Amino acid sequence: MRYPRSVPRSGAEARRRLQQAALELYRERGFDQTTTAEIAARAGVNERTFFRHFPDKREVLFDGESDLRAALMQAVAEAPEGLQPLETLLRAFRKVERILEDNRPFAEPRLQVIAATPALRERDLAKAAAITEAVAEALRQRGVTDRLSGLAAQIGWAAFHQAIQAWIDDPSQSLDAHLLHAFDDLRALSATALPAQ
Amino acid sequence: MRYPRSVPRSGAEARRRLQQAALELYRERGFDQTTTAEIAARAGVNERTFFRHFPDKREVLFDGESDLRAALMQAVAEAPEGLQPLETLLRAFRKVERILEDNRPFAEPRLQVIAATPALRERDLAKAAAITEAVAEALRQRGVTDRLSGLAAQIGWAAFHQAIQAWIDDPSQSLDAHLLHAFDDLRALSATALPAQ
DNA sequence: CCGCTTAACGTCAGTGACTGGCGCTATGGA
DNA sequence: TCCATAGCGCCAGTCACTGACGTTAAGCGG
Repeated sequence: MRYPRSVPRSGAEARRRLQQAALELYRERGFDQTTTAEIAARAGVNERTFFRHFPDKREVLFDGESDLRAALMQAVAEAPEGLQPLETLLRAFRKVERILEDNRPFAEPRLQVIAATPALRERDLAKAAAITEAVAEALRQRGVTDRLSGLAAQIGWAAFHQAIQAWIDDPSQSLDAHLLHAFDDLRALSATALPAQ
Repeated sequence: MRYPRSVPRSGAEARRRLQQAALELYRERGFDQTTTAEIAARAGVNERTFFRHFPDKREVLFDGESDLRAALMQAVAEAPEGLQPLETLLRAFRKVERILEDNRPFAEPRLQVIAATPALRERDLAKAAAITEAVAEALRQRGVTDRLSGLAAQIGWAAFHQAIQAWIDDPSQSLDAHLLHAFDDLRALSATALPAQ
């Protein structure tokens, strides 16, 4: 059996083709109805190659997560001193907005598939948890208490996530506007009243 | 082949035995190193029966989730009117503490296994997301805005979850004390400063 | 220009989670 | 007493994922 010459063996090339093929097939037939063999076939590679690039069938849609996490940690670390935790986070989120905005054509169908597939939602939640944990660690290195760092990271991420969702649903506003709006909501929630005792 | 008479065919009985066997095996060999056939064997049933009671290998550890969700939704619905969202949630969480406290002997090793197994952590996060979504819906039925309900539910759950973790790590304090402490932290976070613009 | 190393891939065989189908049997009424 | 049904055992099959080994192409020193 001869090896096809048409497909370049560059590595990163096949990886991108696999991601593209997976997203297309997940949208066409649904995640559960597409096999890894089909993804590989559309990408012009062997099924085994799929698992050399991605540890499982879900991970193929979660590639940029480590970039976003790294960018967020750096943004938190570089924030000016003296800021309160949630102030720090808002600044950090605003700094990484570009990463999402540049990826919008890819991010939109991707989020659609994830929302429609329980298995992918689970993975998405796991990625979010990993990011918030990293953000919490970055806060700790700025001197934020162990107790507060975790809570602050989760609260901030919740607002960021809500902003992203609103931005997907309503593209007429910028992600930045949605983000500021979400932090307004945060303020509204805590400003009114937090029970004493 | 005769059917064994020793195992009662009650249904709920086999279900409990499967949960017990799964928890034991996950602790002894780890989640990835135990097969569903082994769980079924220890429970004295066929592997097929395992999948009649639980949709997959993870779900066997997440049985009480629907009870907790239902109790939380009811507690939110029954809270007195005029309370702010986070006030409502604190009252609701305090009402369902007993469910967790009564289950502590089972919950402790369970959480240990979950924390040590990525696949189980994913499922745990999914369950938490389902609960927060239900809580958000309960808040909406009390008239809380769409925008605020989701954020409030996530913030409240984050505090509740932190309280549970602290309670597992430090049983000398009651879960209620940990919960109040966590909401204190919430207050500390938002009292200091939320960035205006 | 030639051999050599190595990265990326193909192929094969195997494990294990999960499903559908079918037959059995005990149990609780009619 | 009969019978519908729930709960289970058994079998065959699909598919995600893995380990081992062979194959090809590209870079690199000679």
